[in-house]
Amino acid sequence: MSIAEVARLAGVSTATVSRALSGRGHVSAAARERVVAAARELGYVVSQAASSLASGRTRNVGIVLPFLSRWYFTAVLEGAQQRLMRSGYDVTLYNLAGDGGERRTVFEHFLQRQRVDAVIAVSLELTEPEVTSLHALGKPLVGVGGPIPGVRTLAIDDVAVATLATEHLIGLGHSRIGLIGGDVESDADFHLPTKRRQGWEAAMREAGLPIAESRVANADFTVQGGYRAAKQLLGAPLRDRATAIFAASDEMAFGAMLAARDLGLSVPLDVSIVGVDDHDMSDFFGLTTIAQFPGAQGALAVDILMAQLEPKGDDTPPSDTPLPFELRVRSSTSRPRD
Amino acid sequence: MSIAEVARLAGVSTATVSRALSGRGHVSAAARERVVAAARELGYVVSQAASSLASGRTRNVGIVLPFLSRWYFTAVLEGAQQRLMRSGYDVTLYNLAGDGGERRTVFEHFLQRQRVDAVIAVSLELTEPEVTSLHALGKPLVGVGGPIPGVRTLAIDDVAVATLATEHLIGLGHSRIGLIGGDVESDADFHLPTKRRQGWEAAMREAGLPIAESRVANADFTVQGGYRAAKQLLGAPLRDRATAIFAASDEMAFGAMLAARDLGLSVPLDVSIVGVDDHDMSDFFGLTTIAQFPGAQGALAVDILMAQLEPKGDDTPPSDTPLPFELRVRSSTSRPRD
DNA sequence: CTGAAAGCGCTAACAC
DNA sequence: GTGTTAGCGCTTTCAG
Repeated sequence: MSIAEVARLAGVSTATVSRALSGRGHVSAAARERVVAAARELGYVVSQAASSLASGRTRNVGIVLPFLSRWYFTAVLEGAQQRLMRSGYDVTLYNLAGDGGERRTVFEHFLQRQRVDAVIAVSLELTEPEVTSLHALGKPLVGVGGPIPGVRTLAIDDVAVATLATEHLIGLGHSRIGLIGGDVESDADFHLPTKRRQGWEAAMREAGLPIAESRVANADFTVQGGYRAAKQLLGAPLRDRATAIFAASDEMAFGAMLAARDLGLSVPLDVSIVGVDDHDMSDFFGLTTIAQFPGAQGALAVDILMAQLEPKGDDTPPSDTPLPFELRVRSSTSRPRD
Repeated sequence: MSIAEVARLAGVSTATVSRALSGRGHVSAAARERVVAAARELGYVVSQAASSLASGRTRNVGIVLPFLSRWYFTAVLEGAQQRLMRSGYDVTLYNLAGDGGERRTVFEHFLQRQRVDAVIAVSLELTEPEVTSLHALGKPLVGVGGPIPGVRTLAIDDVAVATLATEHLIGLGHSRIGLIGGDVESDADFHLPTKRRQGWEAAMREAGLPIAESRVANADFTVQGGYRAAKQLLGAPLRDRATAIFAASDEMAFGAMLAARDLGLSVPLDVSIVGVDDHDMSDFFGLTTIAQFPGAQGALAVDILMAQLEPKGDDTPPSDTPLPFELRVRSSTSRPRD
């Protein structure tokens, strides 16, 4: 069942069928109807390959991400995927997780195959050659959650987020505020550890509070990592121990809450804890956090691409407003005990 | 840079280039070398669209799954994706999460576009029309983790898994063993709630232990759900209260552990808990569980497809052995207190 | 083992 | 608004 059969059944030319089905070019309402009816009757669906070869458009976008095991990534992916599907686009997943060979292959081969109209890069700190090869594609490219040189990127203001979280704690009366940040390895990929630390420092400085290296412990954005880091922090002598902790992600904050409990400390009475993300489970844990909206970020990335891929006259281009984030106060934070 | 330019530079015909680069058909070593060199020099990469149109092969497989928010799904996806990438295949992700319109669209449109050579369906209980439409594709199809009528499916023996978990508890001396199973909604999609319940019942019956409806609470496979269900179970009067709980997934088991703690009960002294999966975080929580290996399951699904897509003479077809699972005893189970 | 050439199924000028 | 037609860039007979 090729386009020719549909054309025959509908009594029009293949060109008209193509136009009617793709929505490009003008077709009379009558013709369109006959074509659509014929197509349905025959169960006709365009061959992507033929269409792509002829038009240069694939109706497929690539999403590249470092791995799938963090909530943030899958949330972005899910948001982007749903939006793309609604526009009739497929998504090809390029997961960089693995030994590293994957990463080279993706950039050198997979993305070059002209199988995508655009790419979304999630939380990737790309190397120089990687950026080059992406640009060489000549395809629209947008980053989410991580800065890519020379590329439009959607990301919350990580410094401001961290500042807000810290100020929340300061506002409650805390002055010994610890930080569970990201370790160097994570920094290579996301860059946000540094920024979130800066935000914490800024808030502390602003409030005239000391920035003690002993109140900083870094981890890898996992629950386990957060647990270990928190134990470290909370093991300090009482006079010196943090009464509050800002964790750079909710997953690490969960770990910190568990660590506190295991030490017999009450959250929030003995130690207040704030995270970042508003993870699926944060409400369950009663975790105070700074919500960002990864699903919406993914969807927005798609909107931006779509505006370039399928320009519509009256479509206002997605505005360039900073991405929203929002303090959500729950039961993991309170005034310090004293 | 089309194949013609490579041919010119290498001093051969386009046919030879095609053969040399795709590995199909015979080419002299010398010619192959010149072609490869020329291709690299020009930075040539085949156009997928043209190749697909001409050959009917897309080097792309579709992975359909119900959503991304459960660990099991992303683990299968990650395993499958890595294996596919190694074979030079792309993966197109069809995520059914959403209001349900998604689901119809995926089966009626996306999968019909001839963009995939095969599909992997993860934990999907497909409807009759869905199965039909999948078969109509005429493409290899394998299921992972969920039964699809008339389709090769990779899944552990869920009954046996549940029996093993329950027997572990019985072996430790427990007799009042509760079950956190899956609710009806989950059953529609995964079907495994029923089986895991059957396994629990079988072990209980075998040991001559009573199967009390009051010891069963169902949930939705989330941590929150497990928490709620466990509170229900553990709220029973002491003489009647379960001394052990089998949860049908690790995520629910985590919830149960947290619930026990919140009730002031010690795990494992007051209540032992076993899960299923060996989730990323199970080791961290000290959760005794039945490990399955979703990454390996995804990879195996790919092997099966590959055997059909690219038959190699001496390649032994992936054997049809039952999938492995394995009891991992950690610190969430022990003899009952008495 | 290699080359010539006929498509694969669609889209996009270009005429009408 | 609609039809004609020339490709899109590759693979694959079929000869040689």
